[in-house]
Amino acid sequence: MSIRLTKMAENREKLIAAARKAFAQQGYAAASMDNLTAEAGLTRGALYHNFGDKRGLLAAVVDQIDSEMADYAKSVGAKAGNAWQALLAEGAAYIEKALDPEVQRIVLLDGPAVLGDPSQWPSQNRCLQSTKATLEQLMANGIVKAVDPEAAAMLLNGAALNAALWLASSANPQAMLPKTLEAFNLLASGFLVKG
Amino acid sequence: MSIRLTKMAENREKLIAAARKAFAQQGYAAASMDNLTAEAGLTRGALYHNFGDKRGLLAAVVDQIDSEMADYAKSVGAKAGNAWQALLAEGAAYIEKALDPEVQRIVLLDGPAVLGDPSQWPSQNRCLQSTKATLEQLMANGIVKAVDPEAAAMLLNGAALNAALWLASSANPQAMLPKTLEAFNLLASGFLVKG
DNA sequence: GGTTTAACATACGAGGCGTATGTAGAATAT
DNA sequence: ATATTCTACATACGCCTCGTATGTTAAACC
Repeated sequence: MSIRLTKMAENREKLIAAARKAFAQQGYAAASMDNLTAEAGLTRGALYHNFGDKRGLLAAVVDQIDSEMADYAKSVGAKAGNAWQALLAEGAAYIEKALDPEVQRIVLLDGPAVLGDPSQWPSQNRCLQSTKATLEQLMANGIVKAVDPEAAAMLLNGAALNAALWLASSANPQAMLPKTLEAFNLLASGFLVKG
Repeated sequence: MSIRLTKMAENREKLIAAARKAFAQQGYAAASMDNLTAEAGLTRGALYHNFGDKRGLLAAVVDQIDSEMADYAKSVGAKAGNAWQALLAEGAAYIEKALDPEVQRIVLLDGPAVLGDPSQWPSQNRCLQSTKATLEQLMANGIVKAVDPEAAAMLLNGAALNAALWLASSANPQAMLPKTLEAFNLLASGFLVKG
């Protein structure tokens, strides 16, 4: 790769890292682009050239975090004994990851407000497609009832992410986590052919 | 009531109405307080005196819309044949109401980003408490399995609101609505003792 | 080695929020 | 009834931030 492209890639990564920290700590609206670019050793010129505007930078940050979440959930699901257990494990993984304040602030709160509904994001779509694929397999095997797989996947993912948001703002998240996971698993079992 | 208090109440209502329109049309961040107060025939002075800051105004608007939703859901639930049907009907009512672009933008997108997790809002708490109460009754009657009622209520409400967000940004919301409601009802049935 | 190109920096303008101060009219007391 | 106080709201000011338009330096290419 040419020198210019590598340097540009490095600067992009610097900016995303600085933005990720700033957005997490102060929130999207309160984060100053002058400050976060300075922290990365650059100026707003680099930012606008690479990402177009503030929204574009947030989109890049969201995409990075969201991809990390998807990868983690997939790896957790792969360790499960069967497909149904994998589905539940992925849901639990989402809840667990979404307890991170950084994920909360950037992906669950500012992301939707600035970028619109998460189901439209490229990375979130991958999560949805993954869950959808697992559900379709479970339906084909007669384990899960026949429903619209996309709607079902959306409901499960939405419930998991919302649960994390609720948990995080509860008095004692760690104490509530087991009960929440239990309720989530029970809810998901509504899709099973035999309860 | 004194003349001053009545005029003040009228102005508060004017400002909330103007803000509701502005926030719905342009979003919270893009809405100018100079413009929306001028549209109400007032200035920013009235706004800061009544609501403290921009956040306070959003909180008032969110509270109004959220209360309307809670009232509607309750009235729909009251018409149902039994408690379980009431629970499902309330969920459907939430999904239906949340399809309104005004509700989407203000309550589901900007609200959480600016005011934090909805479960902490006074009005949203009432919704949650209502669902929770219904669930507790269903548990006492042996219709619903014993789980943490608060977590269960949160999961149901969260799934419903998220479903509306997803529906609204889908290609054909009206066509997807029945399938979504079907999936939602199936999901909720996971809480039933006998499937 | 000269020219072009593009990545980034610098400079500028517009607009918005929050606060500090000003004002008019209602409430209260004598 | 009148004077005073109080308060709901208006006006004025300053600071900050974003986006763009222009400048500059270094890599890429002929």
